[in-house]
Amino acid sequence: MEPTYSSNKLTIEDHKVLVATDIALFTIKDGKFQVLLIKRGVPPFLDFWALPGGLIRMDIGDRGEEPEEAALRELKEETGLAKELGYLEQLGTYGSPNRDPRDQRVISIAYFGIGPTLEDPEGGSDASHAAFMPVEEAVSDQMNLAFDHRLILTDAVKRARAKLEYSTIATQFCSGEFTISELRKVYEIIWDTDIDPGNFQKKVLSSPGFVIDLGKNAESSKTGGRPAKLYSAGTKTLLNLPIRR
Amino acid sequence: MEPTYSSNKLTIEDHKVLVATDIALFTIKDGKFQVLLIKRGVPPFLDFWALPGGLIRMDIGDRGEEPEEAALRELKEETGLAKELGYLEQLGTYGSPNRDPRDQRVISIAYFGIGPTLEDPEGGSDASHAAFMPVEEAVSDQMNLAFDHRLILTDAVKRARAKLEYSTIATQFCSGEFTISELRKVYEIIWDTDIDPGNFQKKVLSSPGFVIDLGKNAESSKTGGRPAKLYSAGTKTLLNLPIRR
DNA sequence: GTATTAATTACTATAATATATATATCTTGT
DNA sequence: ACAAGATATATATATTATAGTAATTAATAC
Repeated sequence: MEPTYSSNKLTIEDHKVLVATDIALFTIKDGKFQVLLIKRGVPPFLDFWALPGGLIRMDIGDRGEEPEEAALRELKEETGLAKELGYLEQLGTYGSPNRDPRDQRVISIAYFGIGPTLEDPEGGSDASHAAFMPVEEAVSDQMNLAFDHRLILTDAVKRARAKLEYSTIATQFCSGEFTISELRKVYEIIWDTDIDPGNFQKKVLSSPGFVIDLGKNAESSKTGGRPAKLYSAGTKTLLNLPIRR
Repeated sequence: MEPTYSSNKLTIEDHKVLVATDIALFTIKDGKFQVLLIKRGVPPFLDFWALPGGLIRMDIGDRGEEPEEAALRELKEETGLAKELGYLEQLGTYGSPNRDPRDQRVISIAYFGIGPTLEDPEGGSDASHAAFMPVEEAVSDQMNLAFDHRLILTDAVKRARAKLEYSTIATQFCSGEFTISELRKVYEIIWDTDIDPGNFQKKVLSSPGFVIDLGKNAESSKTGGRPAKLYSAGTKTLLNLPIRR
């Protein structure tokens, strides 16, 4: 049930907390699974890498922003990335009492996003820098992310790896027109496994709604080989038969 | 990135919001897929059915409760159900600016839970009644749930139906010892489909970690038939091969 | 032309699923 | 006690899906 505004000796104001959003935005760049991070330009965690994000503003609209709206606004302010994302969904809310070292309790609604190869990010607002970083590096023991962002990031990576199996989100890592090989490489890079080209081809093409045949070929590469057909992302979001790891 | 405490003309206090939790707790009772609801004893939405839930308290522990802790506490206060749940996970956070009709903006962290046949709920705290209601009835057009609880509930139902496929949560709808038939009925009831007994049996028994053979039989029913073997829930949470709808 | 490369297609063995059928073991009725 | 019916469980077979391997196609490089 929803709240009644009563509790021991605390007023309603005492029960209010700050609500932030954070976003784990993934892409594939230079053949690597990468995540967008910013370098904090303000304390706490000054100069630490962190996920882009910030407080939901209450001075936008009648009663403040939609959480998703806030996530996209902060993304733009801190990294300059304003193009429409290929995918965005809520990941989860992180609300442990001690996740923010300051006096205030702050809970964060985290989002999981995918962008195709995006324009180069640049720091802004409270971020001194912004850059894509290989996921492997970002979650390594050497890297100390701000707040509980390592936890959020590892959860987001799990989500990405799981969603490849039963959804068509892999297409969102590709540009508008792509080959089956490019799509296969998305799986290979994110799962860090080899996938049989022939079987993958058959599976993708036999999954209705996964990809759309554009009826034309990709430019042939300098290195030789039969030119690949071009496809675009299909309309279905869920696969009948999963792609197995 | 996490918040800096600055924005146009608003103070930090102006950016704070109330945070509640709500829980969609499912069970199977009388052969039906049911959800635990309470009848609100306080405005707004006085006398409306709603999901159990309430504000995260800040006067518990050093810096207030864990969100999950708050969800379980409110569950107990409002419905009297205090036994350990079979399953609990975060469903998502609902934070649209207008989801609460009052002056205050309130966001809610929603949970998805499963209980085996539980003790009978009884109203308490801000709830005048508490009862299990068939899901079909709870999401029907005739039923007006408080706040955005219809949305939360339909999302939770989708989550339940999806999780049956690739996880072992179906066992959590059963009591400690159950037969394969009882497990099959969980699927049939929640999916509202018929499932072939032979195939289901083979599939479940060939999924390592799904169920544990207790080496004894269930009491034979009055209606005759070979007595079924008894099983308990296995240790694995995810299935290698999904159960298909 | 030939060699090389990569995409695509084809074939085969294995595994999984669906369907059908048979068996086991209980209850009920006679 | 026995037959008939009910339910759980086991087996057999056909269909479909997956995995592994090989062959074919269409380009580049020389």
